[in-house]
Amino acid sequence: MDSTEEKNDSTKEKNDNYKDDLLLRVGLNDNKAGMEGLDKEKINKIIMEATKGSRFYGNELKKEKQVNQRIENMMQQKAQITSQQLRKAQLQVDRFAMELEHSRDLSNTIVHIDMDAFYAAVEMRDNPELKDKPIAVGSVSMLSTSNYHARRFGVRAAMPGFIAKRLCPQLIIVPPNFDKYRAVSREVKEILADYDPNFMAMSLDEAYVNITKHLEERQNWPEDKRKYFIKTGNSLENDKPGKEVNKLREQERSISPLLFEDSPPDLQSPGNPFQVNFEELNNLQILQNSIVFGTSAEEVVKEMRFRIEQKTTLTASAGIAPNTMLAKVCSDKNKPNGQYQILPNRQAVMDFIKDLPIRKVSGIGKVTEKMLKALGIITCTELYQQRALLSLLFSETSWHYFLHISLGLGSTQLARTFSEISKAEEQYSLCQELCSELAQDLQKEGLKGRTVTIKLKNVNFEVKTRASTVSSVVSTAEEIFAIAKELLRTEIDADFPHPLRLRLMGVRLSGFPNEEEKKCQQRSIIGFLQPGNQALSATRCIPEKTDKDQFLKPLEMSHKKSFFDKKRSERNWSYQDTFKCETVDKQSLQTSQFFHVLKKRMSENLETLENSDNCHIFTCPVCFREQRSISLEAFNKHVDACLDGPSVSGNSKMSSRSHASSTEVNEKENVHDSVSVCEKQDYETHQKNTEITSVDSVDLAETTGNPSNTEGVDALSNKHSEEECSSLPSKSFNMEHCPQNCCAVSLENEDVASLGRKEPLQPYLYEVISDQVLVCPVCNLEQKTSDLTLFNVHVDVCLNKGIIQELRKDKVNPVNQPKESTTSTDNSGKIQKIGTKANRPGLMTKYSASKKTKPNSPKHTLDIFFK
DNA sequence: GCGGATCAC
DNA sequence: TATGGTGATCCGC
Repeated sequence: MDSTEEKNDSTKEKNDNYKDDLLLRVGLNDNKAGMEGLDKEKINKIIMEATKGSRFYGNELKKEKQVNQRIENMMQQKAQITSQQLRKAQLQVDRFAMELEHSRDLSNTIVHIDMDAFYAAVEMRDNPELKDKPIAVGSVSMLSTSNYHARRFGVRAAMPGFIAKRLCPQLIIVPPNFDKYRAVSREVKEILADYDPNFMAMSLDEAYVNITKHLEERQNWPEDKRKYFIKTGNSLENDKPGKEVNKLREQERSISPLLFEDSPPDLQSPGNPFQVNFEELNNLQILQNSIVFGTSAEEVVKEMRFRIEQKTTLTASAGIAPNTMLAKVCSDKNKPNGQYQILPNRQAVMDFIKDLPIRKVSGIGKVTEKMLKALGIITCTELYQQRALLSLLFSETSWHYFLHISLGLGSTQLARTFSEISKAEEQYSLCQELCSELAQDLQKEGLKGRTVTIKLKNVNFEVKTRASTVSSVVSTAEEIFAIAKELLRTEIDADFPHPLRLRLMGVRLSGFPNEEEKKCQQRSIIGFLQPGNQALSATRCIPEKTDKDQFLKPLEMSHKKSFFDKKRSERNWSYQDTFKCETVDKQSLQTSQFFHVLKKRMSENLETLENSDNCHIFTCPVCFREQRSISLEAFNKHVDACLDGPSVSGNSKMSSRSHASSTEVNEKENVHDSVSVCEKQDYETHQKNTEITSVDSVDLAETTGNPSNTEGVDALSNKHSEEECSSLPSKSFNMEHCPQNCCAVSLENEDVASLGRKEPLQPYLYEVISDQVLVCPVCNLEQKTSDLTLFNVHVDVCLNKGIIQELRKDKVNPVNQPKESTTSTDNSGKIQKIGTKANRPGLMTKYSASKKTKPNSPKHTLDIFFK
């Protein structure tokens, strides 16, 4: 609702001290206080007087201190970052940025519709006495929204009513009437559904509409289909409380066709292209009673807004853009009662983004704004310029998110909704369908789990999740459904005799047992040897192409790893899961107990393996030789020997080769293959939203082989091939066909020198990367050559020399501040990824699967959601 | 796993 | 006098 607009307004200014923060928080706006209201100083004063000394104030101060502490930590970490680290990060981030750029999708037309001051507008509409008076909807303790009149006095959403009253004694506070708002909202949604049956309602007054398809069809529509009759003038005034407002009165008025003609888009904004207030229209000399809208996106949205106003007598603002993130920002641009479009070309997007304050972006809140401001970042341009630094200071989720924003990227698809399902039979049936889909995906990923969760969202958008854990793993549709059915039945019974009125259902499986993990852990444990599985990591984000704006699994990477290794792994193993190693490493590497932990970890794994009936063949994670039918003790000894032996130091070579293998394999396709489940959205009957962001048992990402033992790798690879991947072309790596996703180890004799040999990064966006200085991440020496191939060779050679020592020495995690006498990481300098998927439409789609990052707990869930 | 922090409405 | 309620995610513990 309009609280968003108010909040955005309220934070246009950046203030460091609490007082200003508070004033901003409660919604003061420097330029809204006009002659009729109060000036800014007065408003501030009143708010402070009402606030100071209160418990609330004390708590605000406390919270502010915490944030300041976080910022301080962050600045300390920043101070420790070396220029070399920054350069490395730059390369890494830029490569990722390039990939994002390649995946940019401008083919969708997303509209964000936002009703103006919704609750207040409804109240005013239904009670003309309130018109021209300052009103707010809410209570003495909290206001939901206020009308524009009241805003001139500094009265805003999320402000306590008693303070608002002090600001504006004549303020009328209307208690909310949600039933009424819901009814109006439904009317609006009915209109939106005409343009996109799968539109995504974010709340009663906000929705995203993907009009891409509608636009296509519309091109061939005759005028008749784009013609609307105009309701009589003065309807706003004529509508009395309780009066039916939706009757279309056929009075003979018309609109100047010029106002609505298709116009060159670049003629639109930044002014309001649609400043047509229908009240004003009524004053025009209108000769006809109908209006024909054009076929452009702009016209479609004008039509939508026209229809909304005709039907509800309420105005809406809208943003039109190639993705949700941008559309949302756009809808704020010409509010109230306006619209704004970003044309679907890169330049237009970049121009728009250029000076955009990051705070305008959904998902960047007060705290993030403040933290970034401490780094000198206020606009999106600055966000982009500091990308390397951000990647070192923030979690991968966060900096990926930032990068998306600074590139003007966001979701291009909306989560799907289905129309209400109230019949129990249909609900069971849908549930069963979901279970089948889930089972297929599980099979594809080779997963079984013990916890089945259903998620239900009713027509009022209330969400419930109910879970049940069983003693043994399940994976088939029947098994899952048996459990899910009971959960659903409980919910249906609970509401009896009323039906469950659902608009979303989801089924999730989690609690993947250790066998799955261990299998892979066994093979991947050597990944610990890889420089830098710990600490900082980079999430692999599947760029939005079809529906996948969701982050896929984090791919652990380290700033300590060779840039090229990182790149290789990033590119090749985007879909692999190495975090299992990672969490442990955070501790282990920091205490330099590398091998100790490695061994410990292995024995833990092996203990589990011991309990597993089907695991009698051990593959040494160091030499990669299979150890058949030996006792655990013997195997441990073997591993110890391997670890203590000289072979370890060479593992990186294999690493290079391993990474090499699929670098040249069309990685995008691989990624898409692996997430193909995410694309199953087109269902005739129920639109579904299937998302999988995690793949369990995928640990080989950083697996390295013993360089002196290539056949070890080959052996494993072959074994793998035979067992699981026989159908795969030798050089292609298709996750979909490899349940364990460990086929990645099957390496071909790819030319190592061709690794990472992509073109040097192109100058990008606002910043030109001039003369790259290639610094070997291992020896830290600058390499004269600018030839990436030669440089790679150097790095590989370097790695072969003393990777372990380097690994320790070079291990720097700017983010993690060592805590005194503890091995845990201190992430106070990080920020978590902020906002929810639902709330950050710019980047995420809804209900992507979650993944935990604890080594010994279920790490993945596999979700299937229909929305 | 849970709770705190953050964000959005 | 007095500063919401809920849902969602990330992250550290």
